[in-house]
Amino acid sequence: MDTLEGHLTDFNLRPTACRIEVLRAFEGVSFALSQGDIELKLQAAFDRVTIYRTLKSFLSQGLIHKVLDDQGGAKYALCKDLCHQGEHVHQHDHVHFKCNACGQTICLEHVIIPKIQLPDKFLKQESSLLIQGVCQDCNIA
Amino acid sequence: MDTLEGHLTDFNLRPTACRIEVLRAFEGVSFALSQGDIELKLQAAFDRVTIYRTLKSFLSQGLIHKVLDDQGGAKYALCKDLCHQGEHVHQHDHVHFKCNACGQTICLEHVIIPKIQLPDKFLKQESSLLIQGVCQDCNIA
DNA sequence: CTGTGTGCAAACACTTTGCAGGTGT
DNA sequence: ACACCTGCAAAGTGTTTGCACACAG
Repeated sequence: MDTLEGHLTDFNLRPTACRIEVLRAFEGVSFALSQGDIELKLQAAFDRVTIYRTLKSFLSQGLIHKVLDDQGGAKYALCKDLCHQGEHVHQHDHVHFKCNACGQTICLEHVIIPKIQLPDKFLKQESSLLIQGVCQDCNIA
Repeated sequence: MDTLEGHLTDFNLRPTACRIEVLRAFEGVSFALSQGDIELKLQAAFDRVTIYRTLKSFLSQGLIHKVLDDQGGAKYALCKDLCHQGEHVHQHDHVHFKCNACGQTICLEHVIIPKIQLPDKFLKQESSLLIQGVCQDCNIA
């Protein structure tokens, strides 16, 4: 299914009005959204709390993943197919890029974090890399 | 100078009681501390606010740097000599490691982030890599 | 009908700001 | 003396919890 409702039911989420709206907010957006960003994008007004809870449901069902920006603020982005590849249900070892000009944080789905040589006896489980700089849209010098 | 007071004056910070105590809290600790951690480690009790302001002064003078853990929480760690190398006054492109067992976040001073090939027109300015897993102390299987 | 979602109020954790008084140089 | 530091109170931001009602299956 490629309707919003279908997308929700695919992830075992009841297609409620709020969820459809929140999912729509992510549509066609290439960067990560905070709860506040989402609240502003919604057509109908939904309670802050409901949005938080919606995001939490989306997270636990693997529909979105969380991204922390350089200030530790939480943002969320849709999971692409890449997230569901491999043995693990989920892998988010991809890179996020925060533009210092426009402030947006985007997922660089195809950039993977190279293997890092850790000191002895350190065991890696997950990793996240945030690169800050200027994004393609702002870098029009 | 290698006294705490001397260390402070070296960084143009007046050696007040609170600052000496906070600096002492970082001594001999290999992992990053949050404001709360520091508050607990202090001998004398100082106001929360004063500790925050102390950390802010330390940050602006380059005595410590900020580390964000996997939840976006702020922690702080002493800058080592490595931080002051190179053309920039400060570089923190080193890796931080958060242990999922003991919860501590440590700076891997000597592990450097490999060059990442970014998509066209993306310009990198800074980056931070957080690796989660099990640290050497907890990995005693 | 039953479990889940929603709104509202309130609580919570963390951090910052304003102001009056105290301290280092 | 003067600038800077500190404590207290208060406010600010982002997020979570409790509870009563509403809704989907």
